[in-house]
Order: sequence, then structure tokens, then C-alpha cells
Amino acid sequence: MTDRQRSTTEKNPIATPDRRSRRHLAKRARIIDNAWSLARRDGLTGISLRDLADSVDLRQPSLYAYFESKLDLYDAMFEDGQRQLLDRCQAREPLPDPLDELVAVVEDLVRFSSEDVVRHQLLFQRTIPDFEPSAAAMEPARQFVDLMSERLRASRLEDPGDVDLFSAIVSGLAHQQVANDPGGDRWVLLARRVVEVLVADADQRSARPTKKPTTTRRVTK
Amino acid sequence: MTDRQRSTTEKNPIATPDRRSRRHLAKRARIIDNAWSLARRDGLTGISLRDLADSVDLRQPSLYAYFESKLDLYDAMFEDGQRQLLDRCQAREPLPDPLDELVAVVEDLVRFSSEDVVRHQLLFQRTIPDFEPSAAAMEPARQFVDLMSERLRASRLEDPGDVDLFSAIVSGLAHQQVANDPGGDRWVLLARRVVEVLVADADQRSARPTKKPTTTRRVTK
DNA sequence: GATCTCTGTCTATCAGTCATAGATAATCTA
DNA sequence: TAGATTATCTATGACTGATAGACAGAGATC
Repeated sequence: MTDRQRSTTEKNPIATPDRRSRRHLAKRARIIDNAWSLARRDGLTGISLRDLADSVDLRQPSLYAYFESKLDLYDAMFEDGQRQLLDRCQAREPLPDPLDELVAVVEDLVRFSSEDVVRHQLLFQRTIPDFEPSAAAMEPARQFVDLMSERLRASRLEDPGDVDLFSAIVSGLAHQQVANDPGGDRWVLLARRVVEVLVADADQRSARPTKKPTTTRRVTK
Repeated sequence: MTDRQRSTTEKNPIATPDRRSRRHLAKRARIIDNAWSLARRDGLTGISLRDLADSVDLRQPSLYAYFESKLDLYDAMFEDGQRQLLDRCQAREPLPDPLDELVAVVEDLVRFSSEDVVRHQLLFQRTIPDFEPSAAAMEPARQFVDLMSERLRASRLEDPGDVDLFSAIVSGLAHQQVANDPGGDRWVLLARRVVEVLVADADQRSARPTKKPTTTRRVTK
């Protein structure tokens, strides 16, 4: 009835819960874990399918039973990484004050990025030629954006320009933290300040709507 | 005298102005230009030395007369790209108002990044495994940092925290512009606002030195 | 003029990459 | 037990960057 196409004999009674056996999925997850390890060692584009196969006691072509291509492996890693980020933000008990909560999410994200440089590369930089995350892999990323939007609304950051600016600042904090102090907190600690300034500025400009911003001092050319 | 080592006969009267002939250097520059083209087509890590050699009517091994390795080619491209950025900022007539000038440099940088995605990748993201720019290649980058520091000082942004925050915001603007609106100006247009807010905040906090920032409302845990 | 050296380029080859084809063993289903 | 499916293998193909060694031509030196 409401099944997928079952072109052939229609005999198969199995519900194909995930189209693959439990064992298959478990091994697939293990391969992804090892791929992260190799990526940390050899770089994201430096993963060798031979090394990866060896690490799970397989020969290289056998990996194609789990992934259609190397790009498909990256896709699985992308989804895995996005879900890690989402899980982390959802696991934490939300703080009562909206501004505190917004700061906390920003700190989560910046810390998350700087913990694992190659994960940050795969998730937030377009570093692999021809790689574009599939819709399925983007799903946790979409949920994270929803979560973030909600926190922004709670602190009255709703104007599109405000949101663009906010996204730029957060990605910039993460980028600098990863590039210049990986594993540290030099830019993590700026999260509170940046959020406070941004919220204050947004409040101020919504109070005097569309008026010329007070600080502008244009020089007549 | 102040020469490099000249192990053998010491007869050579030529000053070896750059250790290579003018013709050699010109061809090297042409190879770098073509490498940028290939990178835009196939991705930064997708450059094939065979394709690159073909594009300048050479066979693949002949490239090794111009670059020691593929990483050395990336190093040359890095230096080339950094010099492009420096040249652009220095070519522009400086604006009289320090704040206007600071905004202009930020806009230059964000526009520069979004003009060429792979150039931005090579210059500002660590995307190629094992690639680390040489000291020589970093020289124009160092000069750009000097230039930027000077502009920051002129707008009284000197505190290390201010500078960290500024660098994060600028790189974030560039990143979002490249990722979400390449070639456009959606984040370029935020440069003025962000600079003004940042300068105002820095002035405010230097007026009330070391006092607890007014907007902080910490929740007791 | 004969010789030497250096430069630029070539062909041939190597070890490594991802990917595909086709065979075989192991497991599950009827 | 017979048949189908799954998991894996070996062998191979078309690429990749890198190295070895030969060779032709230009200038300098004797």
C-alpha cells in the first residue's frame, strides 16, 4: 500500500527498518569514528581509504559497501558533526535569563569549534572540492539554526541586519579561536561582551527607528 | 663578502639578482596565474600538476624546475595573494577621518575575500594538510597586520581584547560574505556599523577603567 | 674552434590515490 | 536443504605527485 516501490516479487515481508542491518549500521558508525581520527592525524582531505579500511580490518574496496564514495563519507561525517553540536547545546540546562542563555550558546559553539579543528573545517568551511552536504546531513544543522533563532528572538535580536551581524561575529569568534588559540578560551571569553554590546545596540536603534545612528560622523568629501 | 655561499670557483661575476633569470621568473609568475585559474575551476586541493603544466605548454615534471613541491606552489600562491591584498589597501587614497579609513580597510578586506573564494580559502583558512606558509610568504601578511594596527590605533582601539574582538568580527564578516553571498555586499555593508559600535564601546569602557561593565547581569549559580 | 658547465626540458617510472568488476564465502529465509 | 542476500575479497584501471636520468642548446673558458 503506502510502501516504497517494491518492483519485483513483493514477497519480502521485512519492514527494512533502516534498510540495513543493525550490525551494518554499527560498523558504519565505527568507520566514521575512525575517519575522524585519521582526519585529525592527516588532515581532512588527507584521509586515505586504505588506511581507513585497515583501521577497521577491512580491505579498501569493502568500504564501498558502507559509503557510495569518498564524498559520501564526508557527508556522513558532516551529519555526525552537526549532530554532536546540536546534542551539546540541547544537553545543557537552559539558563533563566535570555541573555545569559544566548551567551552560553555562543560559548558552546566557539568551544565546540576549537576542540576539534578538522571538525570545524568540515562543518563551517567549504574546504573539500565538490562536497555539498545532502539534505539529510543538513537536518541537524537546520535544527541548530532554529535553536539559535529562538535564543536571538528572546533577546530581541530579530532584525535581519542584526541577525547577519550576529552570525558573522559568532563565526568570527570561532574562526579566530580555532586559528590562533585552539583548545584555549581567548575568544570564548569575548562572547559575553560581544552579545551585550550587540543587544544594547539593537535596542538603541529600535528605540530611534530608522533615525540616523548617533555615532555616525561622516566626513564631507 | 655579503654573498651567499659560492662553493666552487668563485669566478662568477654576475650579481645573481634573484638567483634566477628574468625569463625564469616571468614564467614562474605565469604558472602561478594559471594555478589560480585551475584552483577556481577544480578547487584549491584539486589542482593537478599535469593540467597546470599543460596550461603553460610544459610536461608535468618540468614544473619542478620552478617549485620544489606542490606545497611550494601553494606557498608561492599564498605570497601572491597576500601581496594582492596589501597592494589594494595601499593603492587607495587614505581617508582623512580615522574612523572612515578604518571602515574602508574593513570593506576592502571583506570585498577582497568575497571576490575569490579559493584565494580566501588559501589565505585565511588552513585547508591544505601540511601547508604552512614560509616566512617569506608571510612577509606581505605581516605588513598588512601593521597597516591594520596603525588604523586601529588611530581610532583608539589598542586594548588587546579590543583588537582580538575586532579581528574576529572582520574575519567573521569576510567568512559570512564568502559563504552566503559571494560577490555581493550583504556583509560588506555592515562594516561601518560594526566599526562604529566597537569604537564607541571601547571608548566607553576606557572612560570607566576596569570597572565592572554596566550591562553585566550574572546569574548566581 | 673544442670543450665544459649550466639550464631547461624531456621520457620513463614509481608509489600512492579513489573507484569498479567480478568471484567467493557467510548468513539468513523459505 | 535450496535459494537469495550480504559481506567481503582479489585484481585492475585511471588517476595523482614525485624522482631518475638523458639530452639539447647557450655561454664561458681554454
